[in-house]
Amino acid sequence: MVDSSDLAGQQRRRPSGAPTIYDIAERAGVNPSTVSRALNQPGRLNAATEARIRAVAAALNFHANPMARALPTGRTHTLALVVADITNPVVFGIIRGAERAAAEAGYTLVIAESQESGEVEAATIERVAQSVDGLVLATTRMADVDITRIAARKPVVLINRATDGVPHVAPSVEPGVDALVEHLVSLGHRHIAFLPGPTASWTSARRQDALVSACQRRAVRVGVLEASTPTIAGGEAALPAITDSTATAVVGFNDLMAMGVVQAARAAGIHVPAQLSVAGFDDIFGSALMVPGLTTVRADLAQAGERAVMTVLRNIGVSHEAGGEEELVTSLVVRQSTGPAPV
Amino acid sequence: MVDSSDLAGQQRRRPSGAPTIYDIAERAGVNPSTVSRALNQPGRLNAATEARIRAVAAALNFHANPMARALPTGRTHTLALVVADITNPVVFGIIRGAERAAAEAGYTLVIAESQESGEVEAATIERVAQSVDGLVLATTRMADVDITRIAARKPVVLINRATDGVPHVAPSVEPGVDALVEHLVSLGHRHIAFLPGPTASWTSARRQDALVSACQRRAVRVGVLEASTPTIAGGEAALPAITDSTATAVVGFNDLMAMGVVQAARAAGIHVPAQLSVAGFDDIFGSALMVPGLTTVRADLAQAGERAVMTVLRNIGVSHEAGGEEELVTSLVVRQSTGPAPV
DNA sequence: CTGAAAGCGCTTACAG
DNA sequence: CTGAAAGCGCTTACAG
Repeated sequence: MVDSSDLAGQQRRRPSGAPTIYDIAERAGVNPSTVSRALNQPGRLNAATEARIRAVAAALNFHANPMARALPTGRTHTLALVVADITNPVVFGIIRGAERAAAEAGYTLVIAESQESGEVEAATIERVAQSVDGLVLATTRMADVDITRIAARKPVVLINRATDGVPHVAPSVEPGVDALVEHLVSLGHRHIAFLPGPTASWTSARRQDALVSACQRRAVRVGVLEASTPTIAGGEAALPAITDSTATAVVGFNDLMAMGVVQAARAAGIHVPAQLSVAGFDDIFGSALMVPGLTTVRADLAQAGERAVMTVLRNIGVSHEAGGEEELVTSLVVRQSTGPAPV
Repeated sequence: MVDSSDLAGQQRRRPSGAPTIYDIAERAGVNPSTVSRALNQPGRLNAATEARIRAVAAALNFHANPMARALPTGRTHTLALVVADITNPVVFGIIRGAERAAAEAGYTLVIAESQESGEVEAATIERVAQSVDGLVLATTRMADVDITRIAARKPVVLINRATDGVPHVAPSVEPGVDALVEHLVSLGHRHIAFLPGPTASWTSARRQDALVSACQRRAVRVGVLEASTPTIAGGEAALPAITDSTATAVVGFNDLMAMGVVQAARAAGIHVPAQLSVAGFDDIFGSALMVPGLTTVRADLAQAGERAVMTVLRNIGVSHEAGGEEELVTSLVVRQSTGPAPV
């Protein structure tokens, strides 16, 4: 069942069983320290020596033990991506991009889910922080002070959130929101409502601000409804408030809420978009699938994840890439959930 | 920018900065080895000594350095979950359950994505394998030999796949498939088609077998279409083949393919379910959202992920839980994509 | 019950 | 250019 049988007889030597730099040193006739140099500092050794050592290492299929390497250097070559909820479709893209950027730099990405409240999240992070070189915090619910505290110990980059002194990457909402409002106005809408997510949400606040100012710029009436849970259920629950307002179009904080509005509207016999236009944010999987397809403001989250990892890497001192300076933007995806305002 | 400034003067002592067992030993007036015992083997020491040490450790907010601990023990307290494609909605549930079970045992879960072909996957695993205590392989495309080879080095558990000598967890398809066929037959369908996923897919083969035998048991005609990509596009591409057959109901290898069939049917003016009933597998996010809602056979994937991790843990020798022996099953979710067979 | 020592597999000043 | 030594922070036989 367990592998304690095969080498059981001999005094527990070499727990791992994998070849070490000592094996290579022996076969290559050099000191272990020389092996270490050959493998980590190309060009620092006599070319012939280095080549010989590399050949032996390759023959033995040697891979340096990451733990052993981490002890003296303090570098684990591991990054943490912390998300509140893995099932939130928004994090998919982030994971994708972060994974890609990390792998490219030879880093391993640990994805930690913090489920609960900000406190539990802080504890989770505390646990994982000690074994990584840096962290990317996405969809975090932590308080600013907690973020600042952990950022003082390890390089941290935030996604879609800002805290003083901590670098962050957040696609700018303005372009997409502006296009959305323009789209609605051209359809004849003169009163738009915003359905906010959690009041503590940095992202919700930014989206709301962008929407309000885009409407004001066009002298279109804009109302802000009562905040709700950023889920399908949260959107469903908001329908009465929406119909109570006289808005002809409602913009949900995210696609999930917008989906909830659409579903509740259907159940209530309100036709979307004939009687009510609905739009959301994020363009998650499912937004294109539902009927009517959801009009939404999307961002390249994979790129955000990638960018965030590259930034941590740079702050760690593993700066390969020079680029990454173009601004990340949002754009509008028009589908069938928005249409001409009812007359 | 980097933290090389603060302690720059003194010869680089304590790269980490975090308290060590030596700090605790000093403050508690004991030997470091005693600290180690107090913290790892409760009850082995004089109660007063242990209490004193624990108090100091708590006061210093001490957390053992995982790397340092891993070196002598060979235990990293980390598990890897390897998936081919993170954006595949099916893996969501698996991640969820695996994460939960790992966290509960104090283990960290590393999620590795292997994107490409089986070869790249094998390389990815090779890299990550050395720093984990065990692996869970889900949605893997690796060849049996590769699986066997890695399983020889570390405890491995497969999800939805079987290989000789390697433990696996796979919800049994029969109950759900049987209910699906019963459902279709009761709607008057007498000719059902199965749209397979990749020919190499273990899961697709099992689903096909279950469907075929459930149909034969009821003396209902069943046809197997040509295999296709397990994506929405793959389902769309299969529409001609479906209409060419005289089947009145088609069962896709997974929900994505079924969604593709539904969309292509709509585009072709074929009404679902009036003219064609469509069903899938997995009940992914989006299946309930699309119109018509997708009838599908679902399994508790979170439970599968949880079970898989518990099994690795047991094989590692961290067996807490005794349970986990009830069989995992599938069940039918009826929505609007299936209806009476056209007359 | 606890101390002293050796060792896990690396890296990196320090010599030569 | 390369060797010998010390050390990263733990664990664990071995003594006493």
